Amino acid sequence: MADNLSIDNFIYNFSSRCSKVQKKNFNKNQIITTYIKNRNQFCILLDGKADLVRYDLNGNRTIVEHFSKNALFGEVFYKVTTNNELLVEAKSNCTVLFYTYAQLKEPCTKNCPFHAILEEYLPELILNKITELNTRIELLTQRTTRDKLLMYFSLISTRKLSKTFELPLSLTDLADYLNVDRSAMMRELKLLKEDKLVDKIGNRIILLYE
Amino acid sequence: MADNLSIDNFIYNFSSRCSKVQKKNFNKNQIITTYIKNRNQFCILLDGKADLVRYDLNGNRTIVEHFSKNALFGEVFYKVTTNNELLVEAKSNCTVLFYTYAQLKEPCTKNCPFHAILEEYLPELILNKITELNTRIELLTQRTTRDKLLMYFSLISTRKLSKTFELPLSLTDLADYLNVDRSAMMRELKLLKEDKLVDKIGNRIILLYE
DNA sequence: ATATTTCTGTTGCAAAAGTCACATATTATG
DNA sequence: CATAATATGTGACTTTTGCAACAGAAATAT
Repeated sequence: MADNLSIDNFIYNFSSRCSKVQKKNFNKNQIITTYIKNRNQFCILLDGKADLVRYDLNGNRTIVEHFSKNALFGEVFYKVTTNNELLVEAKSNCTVLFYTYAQLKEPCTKNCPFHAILEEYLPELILNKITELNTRIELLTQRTTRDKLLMYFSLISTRKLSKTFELPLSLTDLADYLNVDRSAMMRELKLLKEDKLVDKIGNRIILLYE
Repeated sequence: MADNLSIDNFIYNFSSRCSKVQKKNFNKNQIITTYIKNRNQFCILLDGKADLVRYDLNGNRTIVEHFSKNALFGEVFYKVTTNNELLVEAKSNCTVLFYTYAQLKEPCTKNCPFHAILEEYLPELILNKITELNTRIELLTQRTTRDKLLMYFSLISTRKLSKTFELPLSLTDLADYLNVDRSAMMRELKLLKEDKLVDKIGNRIILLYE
């Protein structure tokens, strides 16, 4: 999604040429950051996959957002209330750029090439983010588990240009992403198979309709 | 939400000074726009209240987003698929600015004061929008109808700085906004009353906890 | 290579949510 | 002001979803 060909690796390549920037690497499963009230972090995922995850008081886990290359995240985009714990977890090895919103807006040195690149590409990245959030909302506003699954499959299928694909998430994560109980989701998957709408071999999905 | 004091009426006042802009007025309940694939409309709600609404094949209505003063909307922010019909409906008399994304980025005339104002305030408006979308996702990812209601009430309560408030939506609209069945929501409201967590007199809500 | 942890798949049961149908209240409209 | 249209409120019933518990498969760590 966020890895857009026109932006390509510009951001990655130029990021080292800004003095103010903090660049860090993370291993799979490490916590990249937790959202903190009144801080105003602005992060760019230069490489890898990561999830914004919320744990509620009942122990339910929700995958709030999924980030891939060039995704933007941080408290700048989020109204943090104290009730919920929000973590960004690396799903693969990740490289992340840390800014504050202030640092981003102020020109850092007179001719920072990275700030120039950012100024050019940021609007595109931000529009991508908004589009993804709207897609996420559309997914979450599907009324039934079945509809959520079918819409999710359709999104992946469109992205992969194929009616057959490996799920990019584990089934456990998928349930947390669709905001449904895992075993209820498994049951619905079985019903989808029985109704010959979807075939499923392990984590490989085959869409049978149309 | 989007009506931010620092931005105030600048956008409204300066909008008449751009030659490229299209400004239109709408009456309550009129349709402001429908989202169309491959068009790339970019709109600013200068005044009034409006909803982005989706109707699905089963006749379910979902209020996808709620817009108030200075909110941004249009296909620029949305991946439109043909499956769903997306309408922006005026909930009160509205004034709306219509742009395309191209018009917005190209400087219109040499010294258009409106483009200057936009360039200054757009980042703030866009961050507002993202924050609102994230709040919306947090609301939709509440697991139960009760949790959705309590979170929604808490949001309004914080915004109004009061534990007592009139709902800014009809109960019918609230159900469509929370993505739950209206009668099921009414039942849950009654249970919240019985549990003495919330009191409710018509569309006036009184939070009883804390 | 073996142990340990995590993930997948499945079930019976309980709880929550949706459906339908209708009465009443409230708000628009001619 | 009368009437129509829309919104609120409620109850009986059905369906969907969540919960808890467990077994086997797969992945990870030792």
